[in-house]
Amino acid sequence: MPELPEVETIVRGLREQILGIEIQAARLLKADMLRIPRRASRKFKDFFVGRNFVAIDRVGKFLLFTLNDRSRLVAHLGMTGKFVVTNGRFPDPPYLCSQYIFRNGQRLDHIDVRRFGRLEIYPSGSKIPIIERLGPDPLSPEFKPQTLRSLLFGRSGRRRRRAMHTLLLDQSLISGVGNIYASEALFRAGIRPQRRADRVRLRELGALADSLRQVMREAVAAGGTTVSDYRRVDDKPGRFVASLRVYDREGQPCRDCEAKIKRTILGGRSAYYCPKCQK
DNA sequence: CTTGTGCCCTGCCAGC
DNA sequence: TGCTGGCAGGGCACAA
Repeated sequence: MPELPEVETIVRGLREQILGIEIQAARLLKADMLRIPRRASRKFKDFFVGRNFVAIDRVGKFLLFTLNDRSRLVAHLGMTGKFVVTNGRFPDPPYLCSQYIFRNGQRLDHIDVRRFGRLEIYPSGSKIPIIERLGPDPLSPEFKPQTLRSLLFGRSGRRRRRAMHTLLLDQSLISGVGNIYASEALFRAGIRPQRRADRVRLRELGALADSLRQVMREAVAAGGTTVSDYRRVDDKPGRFVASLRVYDREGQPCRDCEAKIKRTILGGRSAYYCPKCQK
C-alpha cells in the first residue's frame, strides 16, 4: 500500500523518466476510476496529447501531475496502484487503468488490481478539494508541534477519545501516514496503538513527531516498503521491509526485547505493537 | 463537530 | 485436491 515514502519514491522516479517529454497518446481503460469536475468534459486523451508534464509532486499520498497548460492530473494509488515506466516494447499488463505514451518511446502504465485508486483532472488554476482537505505531512515544513496537538484536541478544543493509531490515519489531521508507518511510528515512540488520545501526555507528542519524521525519512531513503503489491517505477521492490519493527510481524520476537509482537484491530484496520516496549 | 460503519474491488489463503 | 468464504484496507458517503 503506497504511503508517503512509497509515493515519494514513485514521484522521484517519474520525474527522472517522463518530465518534459511530449505525450503522444493517452488512454483510459478503467473509466470508473476517473472523476472529472463538470467544467471540463473532454475525451481523456485530449487532456494529454501534444502536452507534457512540467511538474510531478506528492501531496500526502496523492500524486499531482502538472501539464504545460497548467491543468493537473491528481492520482491516488489506493491499495494496489502502481506507475511503471517501460520502453513500451511490452504488451499491456493486466489491470491496466490508464496509459501514457511519450514521443521518445517510453510508456507509463498505470496499473491497479483492486481499483481502490482514483484519478481526477482539474483545469488550470482551479482548487483541488481532495488536496485542500489534507493536513501537513511529517516531512513538510508545515509539520509543527501544533499539528501533533491537533491529534489530541479537536477544532472545538475538546480532547479526542479515538485510538492513536486511528488518528494517525486521519489524512485531514496528518497526511501521508498509512497502516505501516502508523504502527512503526507508534512503536518508536513507545505508545500503544490502542491508547486513547485523551490518555496521551502532551510531552509524549514530541517523541511521536520525531518518530514520524524519522521513520518517513528512513523509508524514503530505502525506496519504500514492499509488503505485497508496491513497486518502484522501475518495478523494483522497496527495501524498508527489512527495517520494519512491528508491522506484519505478528508472533515474531520484538527486535528490542524479544517479546512476541501482537496484532489488534482498530477502526477496522490491523495495528501491530510490542506489548513490552509500548505503553 | 465527532465518531463509527459499510462499501468499493479482487487476489489470496485457511479451512473444510 | 479443489473449492470457497472471509479477509485485507484508503478514502469516502452516510448515519447517529
